[in-house]
Amino acid sequence: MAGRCGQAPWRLTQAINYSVGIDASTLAPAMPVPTAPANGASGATPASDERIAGQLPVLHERITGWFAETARKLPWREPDCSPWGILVSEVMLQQTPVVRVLPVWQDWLERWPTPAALAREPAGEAVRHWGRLGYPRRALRLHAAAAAIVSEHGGQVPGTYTGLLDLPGVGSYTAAAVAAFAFGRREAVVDTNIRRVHARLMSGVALPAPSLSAAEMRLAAELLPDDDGTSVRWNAAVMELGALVCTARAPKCAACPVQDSCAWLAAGEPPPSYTPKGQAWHGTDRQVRGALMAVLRLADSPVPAEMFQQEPADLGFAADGIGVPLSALHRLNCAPEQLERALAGLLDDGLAELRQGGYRLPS
DNA sequence: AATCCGTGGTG
DNA sequence: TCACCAAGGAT
Repeated sequence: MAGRCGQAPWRLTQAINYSVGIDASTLAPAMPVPTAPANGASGATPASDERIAGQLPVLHERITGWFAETARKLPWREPDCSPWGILVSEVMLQQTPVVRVLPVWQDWLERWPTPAALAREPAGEAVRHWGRLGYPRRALRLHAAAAAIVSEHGGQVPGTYTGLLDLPGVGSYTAAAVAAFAFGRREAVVDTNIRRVHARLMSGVALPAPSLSAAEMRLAAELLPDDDGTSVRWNAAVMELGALVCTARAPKCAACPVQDSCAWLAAGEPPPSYTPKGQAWHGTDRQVRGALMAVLRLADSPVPAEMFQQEPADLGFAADGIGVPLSALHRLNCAPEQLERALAGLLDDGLAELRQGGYRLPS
């Protein structure tokens, strides 16, 4: 029964119940603080270094111990959560905070408890029930992934990294995360939280480089505990540490279980060596797409193109339930060609297919 | 490699 | 207020 693994030793709940007694008296003596790299720009310090290898067991114990005491209770971490539930959570969590995912995940899993259940629905229903999670193409890809799971894997979520990687919307992070968290595999899971923890703790820099490097993947692989079960808990624990303590903006170093080993703290918290590029929004096509999506999600009948261009009050049917998003769209006052471009983009991405006949092309 | 793709909370 | 930011992926 691949879907149920309540007694599986890798499950994170086991880690939470597993008390390691993290009080100071049981810890190894304070580790020597690693020398911060002279050059703060580099990515990964070679972890094959004796100095780092020697303190790995202590890092493992402290961070997994902290996790056992502190981890948030999340439904996709429950021992009876299916691989499908974990896959859905991982896709929803891409670039999206936990608190916003929770209610949508609950709705999805109740509505579509298996890949087959989702696959037999029109793709538009997946997008509609995506709600306002953002990046709605993820819903489309999750629907396509469900179809692939049914047609190519007998309805069971594949349990290997490469099998997962072949699914639409599943990249290197999600494939590793599902292989680890749903199937107990030893994988180097590298997300933005883990990258930031590694950057500070091991490399002594404030932030990881803008794009994931091969050196970072090597470092993550070398930090990974040898034991399967421990490696799964380590991945989850480092991610949680990055989410709750070693945060991007205002890190809570006083609450960090490895503060005395942190290369960045030892170096005096040097500032980032670059300034992150913000994501443009106001006045962009993305903003128009978002406004269009809001209209389409709420419409339960075809939406003529004129509706997008006309004052909702002039249409005479603002009471049909989409008056508010139509007003929001109109308030953007975007150029007609930008509106056309956004519409065309939605069509290219298959995102207008909210429901059969739910959207009509501009003619 | 650099860009694009949504949304809402927050320092 | 406003830019940054969040369990990335695809091209």
